[in-house]
Amino acid sequence: MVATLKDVALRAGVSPSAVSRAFTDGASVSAKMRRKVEKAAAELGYSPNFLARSLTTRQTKLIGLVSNNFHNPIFLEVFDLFTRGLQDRGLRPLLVNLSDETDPEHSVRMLQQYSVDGVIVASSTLPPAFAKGFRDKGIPVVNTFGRYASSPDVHVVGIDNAVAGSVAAKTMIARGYKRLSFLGGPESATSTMDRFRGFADEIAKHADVTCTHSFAAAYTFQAGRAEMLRLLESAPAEAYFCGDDVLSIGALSAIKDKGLTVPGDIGIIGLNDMEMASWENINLTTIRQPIREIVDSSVELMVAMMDQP
Amino acid sequence: MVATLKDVALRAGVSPSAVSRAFTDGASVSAKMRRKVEKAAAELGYSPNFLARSLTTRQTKLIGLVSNNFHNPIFLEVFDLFTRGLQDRGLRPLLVNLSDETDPEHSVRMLQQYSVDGVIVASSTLPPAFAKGFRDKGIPVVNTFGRYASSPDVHVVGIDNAVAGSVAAKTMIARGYKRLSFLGGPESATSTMDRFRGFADEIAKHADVTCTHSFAAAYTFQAGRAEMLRLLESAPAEAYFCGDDVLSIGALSAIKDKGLTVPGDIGIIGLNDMEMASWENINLTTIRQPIREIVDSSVELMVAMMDQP
DNA sequence: ATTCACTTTGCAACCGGTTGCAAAAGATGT
DNA sequence: ACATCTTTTGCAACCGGTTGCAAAGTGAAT
Repeated sequence: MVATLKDVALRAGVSPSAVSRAFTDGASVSAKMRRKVEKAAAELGYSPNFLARSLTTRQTKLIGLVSNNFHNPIFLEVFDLFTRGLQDRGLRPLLVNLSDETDPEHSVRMLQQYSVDGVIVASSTLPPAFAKGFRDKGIPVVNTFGRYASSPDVHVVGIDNAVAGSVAAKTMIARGYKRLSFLGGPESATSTMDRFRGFADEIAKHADVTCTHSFAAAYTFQAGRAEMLRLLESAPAEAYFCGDDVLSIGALSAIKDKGLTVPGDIGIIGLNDMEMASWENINLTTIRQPIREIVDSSVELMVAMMDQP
Repeated sequence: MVATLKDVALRAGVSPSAVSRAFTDGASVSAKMRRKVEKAAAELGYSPNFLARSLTTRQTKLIGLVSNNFHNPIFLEVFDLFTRGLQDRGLRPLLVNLSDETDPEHSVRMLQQYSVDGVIVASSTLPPAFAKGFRDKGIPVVNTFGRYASSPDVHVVGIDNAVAGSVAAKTMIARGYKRLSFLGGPESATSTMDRFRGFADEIAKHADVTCTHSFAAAYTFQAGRAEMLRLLESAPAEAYFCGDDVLSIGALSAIKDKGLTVPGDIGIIGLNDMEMASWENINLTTIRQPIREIVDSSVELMVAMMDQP
């Protein structure tokens, strides 16, 4: 059906190796030969089969992009940046949706079967051990939005969540709030726990400031809203640091429902600065997470690992 | 490095073909042989290389998933559904971000080089000719959210946008609005044009109802907001049908800024019913687009085309 | 014209699998 | 025990490319 290297070789009257070389840059080919081959190739509409090539070159240019976060709008920005960053470098993202029911081990195996050159795990809610599974199979892996560790199993790119928590606390304290609270994502998320730790540690330095905390069931609008509605039943804090923008927006909505205002009655700080946070009818105060830099660094790191394992 | 079929064959003391058959279901292998092979494979941690296999089977199970819409939150839902739908059927999405600067032809070529089994073009803003490029190369293609045509070039899955427009018009008229307007996405999007046509055609049936229209620069919050702010400068209509939820939310924000209320002063109907539309602090009236059904059908259609080309 | 160094080309083996075909092994019937 | 039919197995060729190596070609220098 579709033209192969041999067809081109035949048509151009040269050996298959010559054709192969004409399509490999850096290979030893004369200008005349290259012209001949390119002419024949153009006539047949030939372009080399990347997968067949990968068999010998051992490079597929495929990168597994694994995430389990398909309900947080920030991840659309993340996917946008990742896909562009990867394709700008000639890499192709193989997207894996690690939703609850799918077995993580299965993904590791599958990506291995597709001979991906590397894997990017973009998630702060997956267990750190997951990313390690790839490393153990010799596949370069970057855990974007993962947790920093002093003796890390895999490369991690992301913000220092503890510092983010302390920034939130400092900001609130500077504005005179005394009764602060942390409204986190799921307790299993490393990001939430680190943010809480930084937040609480900072507050501990101030004798006159109190800190309470609670956790939403997920990084979602409804979870944030539900938790804030619950909190408003009893005496709420003066200001809340929410683990994430989408939680914050849920919280904002709950507060508004009760006839209270932000920042009039209650203060709210989010985290991420997703596009939506600046929408005029949401208008959330938030700590910016430098998504672009994080994604770009992740891609850079991946490329570096591929170049020298 | 990693174990190959030959290694397993050697270890199990059988021929390579036997190993291959043990891993191909439906192949002729005795139970005893299968056990022997599986034991050796387990010891070596072997699993077959999918890409090498594809060379002879001519099936990669890779599906190109092409989109240019990475700024509309509805597409996060779309990607979620697509990735799950595909992986439930053993297919793998190769994600292509067709942002403005990238050459469409290049994507066609690239996906061909990766021998994808099919391509899903998920966009209503890409020119219909783009999807056709794949068909011309013999690659099964589905254009999700594409425009219906009586003599279609490619398979299209989506709602009837004209009907959606007329539903919007009927609803508004039934509520007693007389001066209606359409606030569309970019004029180049087939979805916007079809929605407008259905909307205008319906209104034309009612002598006492008027219809104006204008177009935002893109399917984005800011574009919708900017356009509505402009419209509010002069005499606005009584009710607007917006081409899309995210435009609607932009419009809502503009209206609120001017101190007007929805639906008190101005009526707004969106289209999509994305998750966010039901958030209590947005609370948008919208026409639901059955995303799940559309995506599932697209995947089904793709599978059917792969089974019998 | 010959030598030598360097570039270009083709041969053949290989990457990791699959598969048509014929031989070997088992099952069945008498 | 034998003939016959069915299942299982191995051989070898192939999928679409790449690459080490040696042979062929080119150009400059002698």
